[in-house]
Amino acid sequence: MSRDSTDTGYSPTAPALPPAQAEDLLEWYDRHAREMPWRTGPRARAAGIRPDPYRVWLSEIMLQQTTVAAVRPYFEAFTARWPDVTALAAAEDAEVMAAWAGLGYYARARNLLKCARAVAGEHGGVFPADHAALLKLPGIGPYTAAAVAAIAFDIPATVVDGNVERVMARLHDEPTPLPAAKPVLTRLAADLTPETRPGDYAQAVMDLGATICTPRNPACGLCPWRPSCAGWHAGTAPALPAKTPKARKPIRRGIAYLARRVDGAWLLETRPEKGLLGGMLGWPGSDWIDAAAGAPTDAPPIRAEWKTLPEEARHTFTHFHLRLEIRTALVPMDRTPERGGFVPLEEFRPADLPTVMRKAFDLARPR
DNA sequence: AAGCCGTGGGA
DNA sequence: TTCCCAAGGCT
Repeated sequence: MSRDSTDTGYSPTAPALPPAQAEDLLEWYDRHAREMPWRTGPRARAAGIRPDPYRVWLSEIMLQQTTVAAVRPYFEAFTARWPDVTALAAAEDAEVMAAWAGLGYYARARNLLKCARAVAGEHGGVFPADHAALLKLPGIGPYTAAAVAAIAFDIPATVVDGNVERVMARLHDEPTPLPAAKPVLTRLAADLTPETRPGDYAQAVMDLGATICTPRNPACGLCPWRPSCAGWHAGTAPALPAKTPKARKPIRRGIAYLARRVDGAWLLETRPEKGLLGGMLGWPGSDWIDAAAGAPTDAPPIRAEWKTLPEEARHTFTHFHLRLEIRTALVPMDRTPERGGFVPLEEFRPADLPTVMRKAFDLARPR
């Protein structure tokens, strides 16, 4: 037993011999591992090919709360433009934020740069092959430290993400709702982690959760762990894990001002580093206030004849729905904005904007 | 230590 | 339409 395993998932006293369950899963993984751009498959790994820690780290940051399909093109673009951690560390902040635009959770991009610069400056451009050292780096928490340690360095660390929580809850028929059940599920996962092939095992558990032990309609008939699954025997598996209900999202309203100068330049501003869409480019606008609290305050960034579009932009964030009124204006060359700055037409790429700002642009763009 | 922080796809 | 969900971390 890994009696002294911690919440970080690192399990220094895992069993010397993998339990039969781990072997069953690895055997399944050898036949069903999915191809991904950042992955060294079980055959290559068995042939001694090691994954590149930079690519493992980059993919794991991108995959936080984000689907494989959404990550794929961003991963390709980042690795083509910045092939190693030293190159990324040397990039401009605005370049990286623009390249991340559309992927969401923009604090990840800010921490990505901080982490790359820490690795370049304090670790000689080499990711530390050490769970505790990884955990200290910006943007690397318990899950990512364990994932990089296991996948990149074959350290027997236990990864616990949403997939693993679901698999463990079903395997052990654990009725406690999340997030309260997290410590219990972490311990159960640590107790299964083998000493051999920890990198393949980590990916195998997550693949199992992503392809077989899915949130809805799990394919129990194809599952290598079905014989030992308490949730399957009890018939409770599809309903697990239990979760405490979430509050409904409130509606907020705001106004965005899209000013186009007669030479085609657009008036934009860089948002503050902290908070919603921190560090990203956006349209100047009002605060976004709860719809029940009244109407947003008119706050045009430049003197102009503003026209309100008939259609508002709608967007849903993690914790609220936004309805954004769009106002547009065409302004002469000699007028100075009170907020933001004009970006010349040839330098402006809508793809550099976070999605809500791009939606506003799509409604306002000249046709 | 709960609340904050995006997005797109599927049911 | 609405809600849920995804390879979480930070404060």
